[in-house]
Amino acid sequence: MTATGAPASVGDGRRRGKVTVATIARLAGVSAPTVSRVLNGQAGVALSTRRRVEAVLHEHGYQRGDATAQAPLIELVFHALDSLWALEIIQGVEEVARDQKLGVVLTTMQGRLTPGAGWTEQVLSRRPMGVIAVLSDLTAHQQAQLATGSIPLVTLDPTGEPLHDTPSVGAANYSGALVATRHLLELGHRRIGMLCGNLKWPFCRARLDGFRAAMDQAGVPVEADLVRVGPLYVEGAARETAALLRLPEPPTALFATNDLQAHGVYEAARQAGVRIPDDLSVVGFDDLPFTRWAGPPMTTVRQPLKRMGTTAAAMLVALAAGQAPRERRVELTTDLVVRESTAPPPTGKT
Amino acid sequence: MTATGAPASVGDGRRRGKVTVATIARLAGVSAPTVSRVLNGQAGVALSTRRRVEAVLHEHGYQRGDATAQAPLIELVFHALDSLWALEIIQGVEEVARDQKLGVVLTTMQGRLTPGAGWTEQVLSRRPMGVIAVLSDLTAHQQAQLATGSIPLVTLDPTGEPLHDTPSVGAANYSGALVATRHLLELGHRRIGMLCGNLKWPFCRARLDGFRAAMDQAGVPVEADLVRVGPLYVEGAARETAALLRLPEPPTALFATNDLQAHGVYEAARQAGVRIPDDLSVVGFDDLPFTRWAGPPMTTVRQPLKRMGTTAAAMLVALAAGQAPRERRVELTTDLVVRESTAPPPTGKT
DNA sequence: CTGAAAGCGCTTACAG
DNA sequence: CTGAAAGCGCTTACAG
Repeated sequence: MTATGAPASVGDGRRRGKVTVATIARLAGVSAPTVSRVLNGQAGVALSTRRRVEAVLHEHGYQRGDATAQAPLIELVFHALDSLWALEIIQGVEEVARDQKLGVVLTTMQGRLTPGAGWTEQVLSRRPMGVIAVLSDLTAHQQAQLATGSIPLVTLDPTGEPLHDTPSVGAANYSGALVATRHLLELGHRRIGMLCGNLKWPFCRARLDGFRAAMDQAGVPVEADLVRVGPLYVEGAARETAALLRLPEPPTALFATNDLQAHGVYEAARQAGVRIPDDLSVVGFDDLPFTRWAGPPMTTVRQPLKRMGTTAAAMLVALAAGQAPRERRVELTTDLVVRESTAPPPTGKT
Repeated sequence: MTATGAPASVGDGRRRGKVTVATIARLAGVSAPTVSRVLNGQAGVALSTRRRVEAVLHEHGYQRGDATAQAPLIELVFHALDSLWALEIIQGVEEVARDQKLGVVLTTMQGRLTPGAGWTEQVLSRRPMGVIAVLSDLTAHQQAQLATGSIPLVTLDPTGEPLHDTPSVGAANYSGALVATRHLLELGHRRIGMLCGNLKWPFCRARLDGFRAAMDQAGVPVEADLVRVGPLYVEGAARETAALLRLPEPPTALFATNDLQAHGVYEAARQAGVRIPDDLSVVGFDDLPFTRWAGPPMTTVRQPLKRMGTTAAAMLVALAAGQAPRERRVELTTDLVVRESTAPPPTGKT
């Protein structure tokens, strides 16, 4: 025991002398075999006893046996693994892991927003140093289970409420969208449309809000018809764009929530014989590598994805070392990268 | 002990009764503490003793203590993590891992061909079910260390010699290249160039050989000037293409070793004012998602990347269960996907 | 449902 | 460099 009188919190406990089954048994007023049963989820323990033991276990951050320290592992959970977007984040996490001699266990949730049933059990049995959840959130129960195992959690672009005190990392989505929209306004565009993602996701919502703010500041009304919500992929965005281009008064510029959607805009424009940027300006978001090689090279908002990965991993390492996070929410800056997909609107169309 | 008289091989041993430190000690004619010292790499064991103990350890596929079984983990090692190519393979591995309730530990080697120093130690201490090495190879020593730990290895697109008996998975590179080249020949092209990757890598070599075979069969000479070797990325390929287009007699078609290189061709063509496919036909290899959205959509050879991942993982699971692999080398078929980047050569240029 | 006792697998500390 | 002995942390099998 140290001299600090601070209340037990996730991440400490592990720092003190070795906590064994015997310790827990003594503190909970039961025998070692009973603690063992609780740990292994075996039947034959009264519910009240089980609860008491679990409480003590949690409070002291018990870690299994000879492997007193956790395994040198970071759990990295992705909503889906379907874009270069994910790859850059992984690279960032890998970089920190390499430095710290940690392994990275990668899990995909196949598009679900929350890890499946067996997941928490697997993670608990691996005893990782911590968990990073990308574009996903754990249920309250899952969070509690991690906390019981003293396993810290960091989210990256969380999808749920800015919930609890879970530390999170993201990019300056609002100001990125604001700058992108201003760029279009400065070129002279007025009929500007936006392709949105799921507005329940904070980062999608922030990008729409940034768009709206720029339009409002410029005194240009946002036309409801020109704002469409759809998945963050190429195909859906192409369909929405095709519909927008068939409007009696089509937009002269589109801002997409990510580069994949912006590619859908390219695709629809090509099929409709609409030239970019002559007839239609397009701005994406992310700055994935292929945007540079698109025809024409895409104007987009750069998100420091790799750095978001290193930042999340570094936060996790700090939490695991028992440090309180400096801030609960870190937002890295975004930059507008102007290439060749944006130009003044066609004359007579402003 | 079972009744089978088969010689011990990687992957068995683990199936029989529990092999403990005591067992090993008895068989090696030493005490348990000595075995323990060897296992933990501690000094103070005579070299000859150490060797003897290691031999017995290896022969019986010793697995640590209470965790008699290995950890439910697949180690997935990548040469680099810089393309959607990697992502699809990861997805395949993840799929099998999910089914088998295994975790996937991902490691990148930052472009090196062989994992760094600490890597084997980390892997050994994690006791994974097996290792998949993608576009990379382990040193002989690393392979021996894995074998000592009874950890099977599968390679995917191996970069070294078709070496040892290490089971490997790949695609039908040779016939894919053959079909792609034939497609260009059938369109009427004669001045066909090829962008190669590092020819020490079997898959790059096979693609060049397939190209050559198709040209030979058609009785069309391969012009040395039109075959260029470079990295498998966009930028270098763009430079090579720019040089090719400046030739007095530029090629009318180019076959690239992968889609990233083919994108480099697009880029160079765009900057030189050369139209695809009117002035120049292009064929890629891989069929990554973005090829569909390129301007124009790219003709390319589809590689079943995800299925390569599932195949490698399934082989590993079988090996870990003590089964001998059905075949040492599995090649999945490739298909030519004809889109809009190929057309007959410009008239007067055949 | 619970614990005292025995047991297991490994490691540590000591003696030679 | 090596082993007999003690010890550690956990689990199993039994008794109540």
